[in-house]
Amino acid sequence: MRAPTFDLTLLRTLVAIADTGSVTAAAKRLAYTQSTVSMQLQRLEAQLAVSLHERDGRRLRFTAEGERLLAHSRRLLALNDEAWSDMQARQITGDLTLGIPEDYASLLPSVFAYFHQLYPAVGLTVKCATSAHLVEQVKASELDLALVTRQRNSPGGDVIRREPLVWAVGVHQQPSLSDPIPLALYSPGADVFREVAEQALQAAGRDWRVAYTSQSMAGLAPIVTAGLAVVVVTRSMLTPTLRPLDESSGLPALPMIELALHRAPHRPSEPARRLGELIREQLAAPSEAL
Amino acid sequence: MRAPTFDLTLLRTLVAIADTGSVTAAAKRLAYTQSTVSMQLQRLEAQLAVSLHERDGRRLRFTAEGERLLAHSRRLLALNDEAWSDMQARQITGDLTLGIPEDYASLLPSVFAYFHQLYPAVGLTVKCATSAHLVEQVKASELDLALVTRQRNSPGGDVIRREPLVWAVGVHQQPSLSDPIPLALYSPGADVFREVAEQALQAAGRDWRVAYTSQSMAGLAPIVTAGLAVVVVTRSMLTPTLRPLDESSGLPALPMIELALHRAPHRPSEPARRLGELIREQLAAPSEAL
DNA sequence: ATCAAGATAACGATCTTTTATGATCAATAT
DNA sequence: ATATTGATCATAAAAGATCGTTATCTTGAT
Repeated sequence: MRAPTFDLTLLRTLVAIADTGSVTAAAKRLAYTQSTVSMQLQRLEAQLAVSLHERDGRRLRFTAEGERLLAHSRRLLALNDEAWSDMQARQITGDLTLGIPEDYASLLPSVFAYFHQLYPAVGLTVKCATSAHLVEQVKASELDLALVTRQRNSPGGDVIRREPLVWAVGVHQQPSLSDPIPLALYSPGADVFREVAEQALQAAGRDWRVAYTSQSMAGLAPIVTAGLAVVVVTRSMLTPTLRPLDESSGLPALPMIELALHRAPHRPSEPARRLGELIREQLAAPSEAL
Repeated sequence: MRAPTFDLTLLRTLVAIADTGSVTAAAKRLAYTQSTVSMQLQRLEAQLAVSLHERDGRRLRFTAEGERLLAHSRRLLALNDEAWSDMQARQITGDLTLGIPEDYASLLPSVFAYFHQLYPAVGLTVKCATSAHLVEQVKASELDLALVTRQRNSPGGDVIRREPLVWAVGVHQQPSLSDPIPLALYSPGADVFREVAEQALQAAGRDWRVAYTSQSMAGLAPIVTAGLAVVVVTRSMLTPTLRPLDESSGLPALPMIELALHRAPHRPSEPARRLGELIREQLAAPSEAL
């Protein structure tokens, strides 16, 4: 009992007919002639020796068999499209450099893994620097893409996600929050965090002092963990060793920051385009990090 | 970015090439010409703009892309075949009568459910009678199929499954197993069970008496549950209220019985063929009933 | 050198799409 | 109600593309 094979083209028009509700509309959508679609439907019915549709008046209705075939068709076409785009993706080759501030690195490993699975032939390089630095490098085409916290003075780029900033301290610490507030600052977003924090404190009439500074979060970690100062991070950067402080701490609320994706000025290479798409998709939903 | 559709025919030959390891062998298997298969492979490569195979010497090897497409192909074809046979199955209509001994009914509900899912347009009637009776009815074409315990005196039919017979008593009872053994008998297999039991006892030099008889297990259940007698059932017929007795009970071992499927003498209708197949498939594996 | 397998070319048949036309049905006007 | 209009769908005929076959050529292994 050898099973004949479906013509996926015909199944695609079947789905189009179902989606649009009419033969002519389906024809338009598929860039076929009306008569072609009409005959394709007939062909399908002839091959299966089943009537898939019937019309009462002008309305087209699918029979039970039609509905069933429709379901099969959707599954088959989904698998087909997936297979096809996988085969295409594997053909995409090239090299690609992405810039990110060091502390966003923790956000992206799963994206990188997925990207490599989809496009195994693409060589991906990641460079870390401050946001301001990265923006300049992208403009100079030294990077294909850069994912940065949006700079006030360097607009452009697509906003991928907005994220709340939070005050945080070591998880077991109860820092003294009397003025002046001891701040631990680092410069991931080229001091965007710092700017924002100082503005918020000033607006609230609070006093502060910069207790510690470092180029990276890693350098600051011991100080913060020890409870010697509070730090400003995005919510998705919170680690198990960091405890966020809510408004009951008395510290002023902080604004949202924007993650922006910058692209090199020239037309993006195919790999760059794909990674950009992927980052947008994957990062669009606000992460529910602890 | 609209994804083109695969030609499942080409994928089928790709699989055939992979299975057979050569173009000519695949051609033979698919009833194509060698050149056709050769060109189909080329067509596939042209459509994807990928080379799927390479040969070193005479040996044909798939590239990484080829292997990948092969995997996709198998999935797609499996789905295709499933969809196709489902569409065909739904077209099968008719009526169909199956005979079974009453006590096998418990074995088949899942088969009936599955059958109805596969062939919703088939009307299935089930008739219960003793095995001997059923065999005659099938021969007289009053039934399409009969699933019976094989009769010594009426051979024929396909053996679907062998199953052990066991002695059983009420689950909480400790019956007196001194001679004469009190037997509770019913006649599901037209007394095959009785015959077998008495032969086994006689061969073991034991004495017995027929304490209770009934036409059905249901009639016997209270007596057995009460511990007034032992009964002989197949292992798959054991219910939670029945406790099997092993050899430590002192009762002689019982032979296997055979479940046989009889078909009406005329050429079976399509529904009958299908149900027969399904019963064979589903009942082939010995059930691990409690 | 010979044999078997794969590739290629040319031809033919089949299948598919299109253009053109006719039929059917709903809606609006008379 | 009846007729007219507009639109959708079905069908016929013809052009066109595709696919499979036969026949031939190339290539690699024994």
